[in-house]
Amino acid sequence: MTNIKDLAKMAGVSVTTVSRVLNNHPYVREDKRNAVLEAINRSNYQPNINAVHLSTGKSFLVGVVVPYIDHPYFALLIKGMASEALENNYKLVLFQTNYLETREIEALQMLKQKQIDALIICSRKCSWSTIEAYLLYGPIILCEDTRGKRVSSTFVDHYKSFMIALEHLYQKGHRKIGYCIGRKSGTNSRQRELAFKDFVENYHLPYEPAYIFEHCTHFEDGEQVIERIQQMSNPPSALLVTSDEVAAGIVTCAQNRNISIPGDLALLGFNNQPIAKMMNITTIEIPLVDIGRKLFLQGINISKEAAYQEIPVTLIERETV
Amino acid sequence: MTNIKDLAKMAGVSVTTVSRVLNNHPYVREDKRNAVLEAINRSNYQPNINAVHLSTGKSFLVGVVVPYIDHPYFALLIKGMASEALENNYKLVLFQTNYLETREIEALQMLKQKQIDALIICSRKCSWSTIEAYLLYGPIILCEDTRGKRVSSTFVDHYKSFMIALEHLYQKGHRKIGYCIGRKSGTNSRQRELAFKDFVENYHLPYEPAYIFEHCTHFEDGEQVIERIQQMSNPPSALLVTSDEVAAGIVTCAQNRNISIPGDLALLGFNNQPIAKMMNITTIEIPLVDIGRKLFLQGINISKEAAYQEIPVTLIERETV
DNA sequence: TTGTACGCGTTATCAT
DNA sequence: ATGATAACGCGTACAA
Repeated sequence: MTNIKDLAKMAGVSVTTVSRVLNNHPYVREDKRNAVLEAINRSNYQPNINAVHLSTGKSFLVGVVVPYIDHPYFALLIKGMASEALENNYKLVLFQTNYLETREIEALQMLKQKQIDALIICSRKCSWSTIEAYLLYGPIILCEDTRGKRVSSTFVDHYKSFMIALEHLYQKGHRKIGYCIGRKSGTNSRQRELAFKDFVENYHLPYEPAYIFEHCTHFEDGEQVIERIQQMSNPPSALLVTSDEVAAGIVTCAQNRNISIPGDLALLGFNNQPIAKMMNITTIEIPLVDIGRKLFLQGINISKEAAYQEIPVTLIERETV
Repeated sequence: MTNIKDLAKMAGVSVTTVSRVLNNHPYVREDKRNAVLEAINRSNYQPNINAVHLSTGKSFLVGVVVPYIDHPYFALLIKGMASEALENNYKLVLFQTNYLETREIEALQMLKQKQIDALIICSRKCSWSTIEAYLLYGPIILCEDTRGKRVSSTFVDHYKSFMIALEHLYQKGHRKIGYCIGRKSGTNSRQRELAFKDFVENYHLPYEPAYIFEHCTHFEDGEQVIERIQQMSNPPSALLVTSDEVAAGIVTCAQNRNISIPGDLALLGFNNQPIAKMMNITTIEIPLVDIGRKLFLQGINISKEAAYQEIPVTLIERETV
């Protein structure tokens, strides 16, 4: 493999000059520049990126922490980040954690080791203090409300949006409301739980733990939701479903069992994924791809101050409520 | 940031000794080892990975080229690769290409620049000769039949599996058979097209181009398939659908329009994704996660010879044929 | 068993 | 405008 030393020799100049033309620096005479350029062509030279990284201390790599990638929510976030990464000549390094803290720490370590320039954590298991300890090694961006903390974030106010959804259901006459969620822990989930509790309290509705369905992440999880509802003596009349994917699964399963939607069960999804449009699912639109883009941009932004971008959501009325 | 030089000074040894304990090499006396270990603790030392990479010429990074990540087919492949990467202490660098050749070449370039140790191409736009030119810079693994070429691959014989599926439909009495596919170009798609043509020829069936539906990748694409079928005067009685996701979309849309499955239209999906099980879709099982694992392993395997792993598929009969 | 010294390929500093 | 040369941080012959 030819390196800049070889090029210098071939072009009859110094390595400095080679480096200058390579990086489009000024102060190099036209003829010398051409000589270098020609040497590059003749030699099919490729810079050794690792040497560049060592020398510059930058890697143009941004880490992305997600629990799973085969999940539309995260896939859409990544899609947004990937496209923005491309724009800015960065690459994405993927950390699929399955919510294992050790793997999250691995990602944090890579930041510390300078193998990545920034780390975007889309969802996490680890505590806030764990993250805090790594803050001095590089930008860490979160996809949750971090106002008051010294970290940038792009997020939706899940308390607020859950409340909007719940109020909508209430206005439509529903009093027995439940919700489906991926996992109960997690910052965003706790926000939603809080909203739910406040809601039932405000409207003097009973708080019914059986109306909360955990482990709802994929389409096929809709089946168990329907099954459990069918076994209830006093089932909910409406469900908030934190992913349209799951809502679609519920709709499908309900159809097979002659459960009328929204007659027997009203459904309000989240994200406004394409599947929601096709299946006419009422939903809260969350621009995930756009959030992904913004997260990435925050990651490579060198401003010292933490920025908090709240993304507004909108209710899209269709036919499942 | 402290480096091994500092550690050496602190521990009163040479950098070599420090490097030895860092990399668990033999030939270092216990007391010196402890001295180094203690220095590491006191200093919260972190190795600069980029320096390691430059020195060793390895990066423990493997590139993955996919057209889209928000697609279950690729998401499942990546899932498999990610888990195997974790096992082996590698990280994945994602290239989302949207089937743009320039982006594929970028990935190839990173291999040439040694920023990644290997490149796995899950699906491509670029020509074989383009890839061939980069073969000398590191392992390139493909997810398509490469027998006869000097590249390793893990693949399913799409000709064969398409034929299995077609024969099954034929045995069930179908004579007007069509199929849905993501894109018509691409090695795998052409294999399937070939199978389809051979099939209709063997059984003296008419070749009906209108029975081939392109751009079928997501759940919601099922809608347009149904729409087009409904407009046909002589519609197909059975469809091969190269993704269960799409098959599920077709089923859902068909239900809404009172089209009986399999009565009016038989459906045979591919992959055996969880959604297929839930919706009772007859399908060809393709172990995508497993294929992802094997692709990754081939990437980091240093054997000089190309290996070709054909993955067998199995027909799973359910209720849509 | 240990340490010196050099190589990895590039960028940056500074003198010319 | 140009070129030595010193970092960058680590691994590793080779000598001791």
